Amino acid sequence: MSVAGAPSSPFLRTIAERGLIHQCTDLAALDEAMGRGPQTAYIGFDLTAPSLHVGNLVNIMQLRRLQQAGHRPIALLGGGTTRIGDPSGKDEMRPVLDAAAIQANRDRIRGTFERLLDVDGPNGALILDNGEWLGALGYIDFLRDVGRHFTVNRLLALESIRSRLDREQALSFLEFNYAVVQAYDFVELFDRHGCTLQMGGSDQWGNITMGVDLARRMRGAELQGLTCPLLLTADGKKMGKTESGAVWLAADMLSPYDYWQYWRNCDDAQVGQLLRIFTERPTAEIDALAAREGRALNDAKIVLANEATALLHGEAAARDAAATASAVFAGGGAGGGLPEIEIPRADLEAGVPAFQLLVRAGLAESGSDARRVIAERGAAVNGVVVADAMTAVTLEDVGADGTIRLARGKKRHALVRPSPA
RNA sequence: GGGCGGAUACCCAAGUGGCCAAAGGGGGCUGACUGUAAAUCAGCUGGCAACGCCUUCGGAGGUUCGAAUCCUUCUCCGCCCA
Repeated sequence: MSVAGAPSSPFLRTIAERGLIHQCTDLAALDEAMGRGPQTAYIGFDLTAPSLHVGNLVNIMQLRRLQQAGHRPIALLGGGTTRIGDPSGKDEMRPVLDAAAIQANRDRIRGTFERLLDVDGPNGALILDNGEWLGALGYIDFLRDVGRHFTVNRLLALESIRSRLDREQALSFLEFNYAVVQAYDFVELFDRHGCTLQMGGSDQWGNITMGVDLARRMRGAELQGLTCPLLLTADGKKMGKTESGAVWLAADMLSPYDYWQYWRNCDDAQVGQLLRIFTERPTAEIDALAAREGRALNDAKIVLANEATALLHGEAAARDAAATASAVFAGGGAGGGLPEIEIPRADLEAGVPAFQLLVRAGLAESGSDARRVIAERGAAVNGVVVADAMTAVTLEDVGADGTIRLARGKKRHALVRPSPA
């Protein structure tokens, strides 16, 4: 840690401006190197799920900005490390995925990087899988060549490990090795691609410095580590969770409309920070947007939602989501972004009890859940509150657009369309 | 290998023979107030075409009119000793 003044290299200046510098091994040296010429830097990504989520998006944006500043980004997919499991920030051991599941996740997630990073050109992004080299390691050789450089004393001091032990939670030997293996990744990327910087969230600081130290011992190289602050919601929780789970980046796991809504509904206190991190608008404009007060701040949230959605899902999807949102919330309308389900025409002819329709439309988890919501007067058909769970919904409820609008609460809507047959 | 302590609903955590679909907290859902925010307040939060019925307190057996609670056994986990 050093440097009181602002960094001078374009990349560091940009991320400093956006509040994305937390810790650095040697900021002055890094700034100097990045000002001198193109560098190669990497961030590692877990493959524990079939999609990344907004928590990871901070890191992806970091790689984007790195690339925009003329450097080469490496997205390192943890095909090998996910088989071990990073104990950081976890209370207990997680079930370890098998190799096939990890590969399937990797193949899906690769696409996200291909969309958000430029893989061509002189500083085209590299998307690598550490399974490539980790899988080939021999245990004894690895212990002798790499393990010798680590003291258990040092490993025990790692936050991720110490917290587990302090809380008397189990820590398997497998997980205990995670930091060692990740440190080795850095050396491997240095050897293969001349990578000199590892970035990540602040929870990765311990793992990153282990890699820096290992490279110094094994190669005599001075590598750098740089972390960004862990993003928390206004009330101090980890960002990226909603009522329905994680905020996935994959469109088939979270629709662009819901993704748009996620940003639209952020805390007032966070609008500025989120705009700085997740959009590429100039900071002066962001400052102006974030300075708004009261309901005027909603416009800033819309900018955030539009930008973030366009970045991930494209301009068209963002426009569609925005149009749907204004139709749903302003008028009693609908829009293309809402989930739509088909119900056989014959069922509607006979009449479907309202509580069942809610379940079939995915707006309620069970019949009981649906009945509860109806009893609480929280369900509506075509904007009219459903008074009784057994109220039959029929073809007569189909509107001019050929659908029935169902709502659970104020924010969850779906369209029911009679199937042609 | 030995000793001890655990396993309860989404999570944490009470309950140690009937009043238990199971306290309390968190989370979540709905409503009021609002700005699709926050805070606050109120209700709800196993399932079922439902004033009743069914399934759940790690698994399998057993005791009992009756078991989350008692016994046996198995699995998994933690701590300590070797």
